[in-house]
Amino acid sequence: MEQTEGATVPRSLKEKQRQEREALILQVAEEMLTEKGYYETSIDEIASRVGIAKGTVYLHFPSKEDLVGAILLRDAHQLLEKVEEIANSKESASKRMEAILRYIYGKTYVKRMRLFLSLTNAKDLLHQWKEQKEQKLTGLWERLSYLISSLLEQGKASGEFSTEIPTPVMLYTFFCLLSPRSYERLVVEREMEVDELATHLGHLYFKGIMKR
Amino acid sequence: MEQTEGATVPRSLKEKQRQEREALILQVAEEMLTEKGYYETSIDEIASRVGIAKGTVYLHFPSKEDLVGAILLRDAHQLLEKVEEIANSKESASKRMEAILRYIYGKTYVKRMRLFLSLTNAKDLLHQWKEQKEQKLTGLWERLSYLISSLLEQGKASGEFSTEIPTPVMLYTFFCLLSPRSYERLVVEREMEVDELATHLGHLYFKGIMKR
Amino acid sequence: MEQTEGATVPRSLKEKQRQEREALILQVAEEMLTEKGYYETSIDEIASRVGIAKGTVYLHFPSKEDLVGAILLRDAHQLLEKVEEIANSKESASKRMEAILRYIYGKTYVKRMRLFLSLTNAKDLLHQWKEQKEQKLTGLWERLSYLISSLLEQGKASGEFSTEIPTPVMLYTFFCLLSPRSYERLVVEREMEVDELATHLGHLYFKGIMKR
Amino acid sequence: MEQTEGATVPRSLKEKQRQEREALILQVAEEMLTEKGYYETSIDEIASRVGIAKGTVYLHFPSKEDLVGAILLRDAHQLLEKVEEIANSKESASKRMEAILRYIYGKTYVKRMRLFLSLTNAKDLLHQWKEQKEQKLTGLWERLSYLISSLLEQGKASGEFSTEIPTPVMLYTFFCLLSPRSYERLVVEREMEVDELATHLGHLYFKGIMKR
DNA sequence: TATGAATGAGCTTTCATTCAT
DNA sequence: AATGAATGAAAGCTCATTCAT
Repeated sequence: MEQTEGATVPRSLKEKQRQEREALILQVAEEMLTEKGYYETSIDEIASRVGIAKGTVYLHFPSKEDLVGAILLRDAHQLLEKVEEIANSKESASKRMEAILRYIYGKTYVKRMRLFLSLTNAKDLLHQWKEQKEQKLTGLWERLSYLISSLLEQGKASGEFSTEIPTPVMLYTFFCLLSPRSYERLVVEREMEVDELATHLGHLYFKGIMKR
Repeated sequence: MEQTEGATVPRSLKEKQRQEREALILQVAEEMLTEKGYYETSIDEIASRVGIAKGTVYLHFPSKEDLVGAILLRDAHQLLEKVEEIANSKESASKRMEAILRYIYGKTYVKRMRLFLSLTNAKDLLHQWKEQKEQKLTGLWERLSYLISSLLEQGKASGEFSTEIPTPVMLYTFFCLLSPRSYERLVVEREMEVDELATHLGHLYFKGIMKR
Repeated sequence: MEQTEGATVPRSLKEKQRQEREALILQVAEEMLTEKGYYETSIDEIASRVGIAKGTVYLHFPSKEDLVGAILLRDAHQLLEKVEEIANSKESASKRMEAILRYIYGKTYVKRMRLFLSLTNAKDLLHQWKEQKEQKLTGLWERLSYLISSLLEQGKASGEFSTEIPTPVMLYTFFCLLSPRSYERLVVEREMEVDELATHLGHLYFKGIMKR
Repeated sequence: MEQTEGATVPRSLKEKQRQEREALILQVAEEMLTEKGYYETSIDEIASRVGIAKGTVYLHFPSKEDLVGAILLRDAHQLLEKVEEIANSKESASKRMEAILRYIYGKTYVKRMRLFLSLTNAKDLLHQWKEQKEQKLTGLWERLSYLISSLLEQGKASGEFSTEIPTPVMLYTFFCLLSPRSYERLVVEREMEVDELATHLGHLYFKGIMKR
């Protein structure tokens, strides 16, 4: 038993280091992709910012595309987890929607959303990759859409939200609020507090979709 | 005088041809950039689709970046012109806002907005360019912002719009509505009519910003 | 008519230059491949030996594999042409065989044969390529085999060659004589004259396959 | 003494294991090199096929080149041993030559010869290595040449072989018979039995070099 | 003026080799 | 002694840009 542990610990140490490094690569890569986009981000620079050699990146991810895919997948997972948690809480539909809005509105998720938009904009980027990994990604995305749509419909059923506006439009508008360029204009250039912005957006959106 | 004309007319003919070709390059390039993104679009292919040689493109635009800049500039001009026209018409603030919303919501401008977002996402892309051309672009953008902000404030003054929501937030939300990925999900995948969408968005947005 | 010529000449000049350069690339590449093999030969070095830039090579051949394919194809064509000429001449079968032997035994063809062997040894090298270009190459090779087999069977029919040895074995042995490493040991290291060697080989081979 | 033994036996056990592993590496590497060529064969894959770590290969062979060198050396040794045995037997020169021909014609040696040709084709491959290891290899090769040349000259002296053809040419032709590509065409594609082929080749070759 | 052949910097990816564990 | 993660040189290939014609 001790021996088992003795064998396990070193392995898990190495494994831990490996995972830490992988997380670091993902983080650095995400930052750079967010800052500069897919084509302006070279594996070379990612590696040197992480402080490792180019080849080492390839020990973790078989290609640049896979690296990007891993980032998107990880981000989507994290988002979905949180949204699921909120959606399952026992608040009114509008409260839960607002909580999701606030969560998504952290700087992190706005950046990630921008990354996602910029990457999927280049349609061919994820070309071959689409057939494997994007199934997962699309799946996650659809689950997210489903969760929020459900919430909106619960709100309609409970009389909180207007039944005049189709749920897909509400959903669309909800995601629209994340449009990142505009976000920057307000938050970065005009130095509006993120919290303040979220409050205003909430008002605006919910007033828009509320019944009457 | 004859000579002058003789010299001028051919010159202006040439000049006209030149401008037509330049317009054609811009149009083709815009289509390709919209479809495939900046890095997937090669000068070579632009030229061959236009039916000219690669070098000829460089007679019109000193670099790929400048070509892109010219597109953005032209698009911004066209948009601004139309928005100015609407803003100066003698309707109520909310009517004028709605007209602008509908105008911007044509497929053309959604595409252009997407192009704009995808290009400006890569901050460094327009790097050196920023110092020259983007001044103009930024100028146009600020004029546009100014026009719409004015409109919103006219609406506040006339009691049409809520004074609780800061004008910049209203402005932001207004541009957010254009977020192109979501647009596609609704219009392309779910086959919702653009007009129907614009109506719903109008309701949602204006209900959100209307007083009471 | 003059005009037509006027138009044709510049085009053919450019085209001539282009073909000359292409021929030069092929020649240099063949030399290097012969000397150093496929993997030791870099496009960069081929280009710099030709005195052009790397990219220029790619204007002529879309990939390294295609460059190699073009070399093999060209060589095979040249060989086949000459062999066809000899095979169609009005000599006895053994005379024609001998003429082919002597022709193939020039330094050029021994080297080319070595190149061919070394390339086809790496089975996967010509992988995708096989499905397109190698059809041609295989076709040429089979035509060559066919020509020589015919000649051998004519010799058998005329009573010149032994009917005891199957034609395919004769064919095989004939090509075996070209085995390049051994060639070098004799010709390069021991300084035997190519002509003398060809004579001896002829004796040996023909004595071997002659009737009685 | 016990201690010595105690020390020696484990050492020799270890040593035996070590040698067994080395032999296994050589065997696996030879197979892969024969199948796929030098550049298509990676140390990584050799190691994993043997079931050891990449680094362990380097405990046995300081470089990939040295590994290849060891293979060639081992093969040459084995061949030379057998040929020496045959050459020293008390048969007629032609009988001994035929025995060697048959021995060399096993699938094993044809493959090895192909490997040898493909490797030595790349002159620079064995570059630095030549100055050390290849001396041995060349030595072995020359010993082989010497043995066969002696045999041929014994045959000439005994009146079995023609004196008209220089011994080096006979030697060359003898090795030529191994040209592996042609071999494959006959044995693999046309399904000729190896034994049958060896018989025909023997006839052809010996008829060719026999007196009268 | 218009051309398109030529350029070469820069990218992704591979893999022999090293070395800390 | 054995491992395998880390390295980084080197390769094939692309494409914005230049310039002789």
